[in-house]
Amino acid sequence: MSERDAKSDHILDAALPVFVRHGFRKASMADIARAAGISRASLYLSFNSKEELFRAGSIRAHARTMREVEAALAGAGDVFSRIETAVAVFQRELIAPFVGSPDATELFDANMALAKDIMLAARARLIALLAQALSDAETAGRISLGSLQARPADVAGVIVAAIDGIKHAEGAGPKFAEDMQLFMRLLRTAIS
Amino acid sequence: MSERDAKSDHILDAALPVFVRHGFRKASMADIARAAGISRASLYLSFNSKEELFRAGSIRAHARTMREVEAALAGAGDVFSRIETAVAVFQRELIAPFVGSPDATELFDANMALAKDIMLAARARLIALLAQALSDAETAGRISLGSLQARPADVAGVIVAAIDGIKHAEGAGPKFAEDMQLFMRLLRTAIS
DNA sequence: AGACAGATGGACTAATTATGTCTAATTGTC
DNA sequence: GACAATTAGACATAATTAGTCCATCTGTCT
Repeated sequence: MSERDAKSDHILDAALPVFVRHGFRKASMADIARAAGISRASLYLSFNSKEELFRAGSIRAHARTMREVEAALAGAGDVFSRIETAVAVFQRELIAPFVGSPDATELFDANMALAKDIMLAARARLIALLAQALSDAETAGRISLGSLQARPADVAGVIVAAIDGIKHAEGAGPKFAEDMQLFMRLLRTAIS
Repeated sequence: MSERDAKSDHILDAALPVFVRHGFRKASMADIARAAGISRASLYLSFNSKEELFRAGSIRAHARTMREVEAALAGAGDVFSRIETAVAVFQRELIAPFVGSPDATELFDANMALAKDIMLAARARLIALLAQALSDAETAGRISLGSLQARPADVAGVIVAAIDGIKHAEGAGPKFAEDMQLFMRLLRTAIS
């Protein structure tokens, strides 16, 4: 990793909690510089604008989360528990921060405006990873999608859609995990 | 309670978390109005300025906390555990919110500038309440301050000073409770 | 119905704050 | 000393905010 990237990463690591805490608008460049322990002028040496910094932060957050998702899917347990863990990671890192307070909502809007492509790419990637996990499990004979008349990608799409739906219904409350577990039991029962 | 007071209380209950979360400066009147579910114009029907609203909020927070402190001191257990609970309440409600983030520090500064008298009065009240509890316990023969050559008010003053000292040393971390408990054991051993 | 009081959205000004740029000075490194 | 990175600070401009005002609306009381 170059010196420049290390510096940028350090800034983004400091900036992300500030954005999550205050939203995009209320997180000033001065706040972020203070959190990173550098001057405001230095911030502009690494990023040309607040929007560019935010976008880089979104990219970093998504990349880090997707690495964790991959690790979860490569971990131990049957395909259902691995998917459950992966989905929980995705929700905790990339959905929960945008639910609850007015600032969180504002942050979500900012992300839609400035980094929609990043979010959509990560979502597509998640579907692809889940589909691959399901496909592998089917090849290994551990699950059967025949009775559903669905391809792995279709099932993966439904899982991700369910995350959105449950989030929309339950917000960030504790019922999210509950509902998600119910959904996973449903899935397990259907295709085991 | 008058209609006017009920409205004001409702606003303050909504405003306090906003101040705690964002500090004084970053908590806008629009944020507070939104949190209270009223219009910004209505906010100015109850409070003439942001500073007046903040001061009223500080008064309310201190009053509520002192009621809890009194309840703790009137509760069950020996004088040490009651004092320990009372001190914990005071710390959780009136000290912890001002420690940690930069916003919390800014909030503390605002409170010093706009409601220093409220804070000092509450602190004096806490000392008086602790002194009364110690005095009652001594009258009942449960503790003895003779070996310390100190009056109840002196001991109460040291306890409150210890809160400040430990807070200053440990911030808002989990070590605060630990250190406070150690201090209480020390007190218990000395005057039981 | 009509009078009345409180609430609201919107417009408005003045003051404050934020963004982004620039420069001169400072620091640490080769 | 040369060099690159960092910094504080000043700066212009854009965006927010506090506080005020008003026309309008809503619910209540008579």
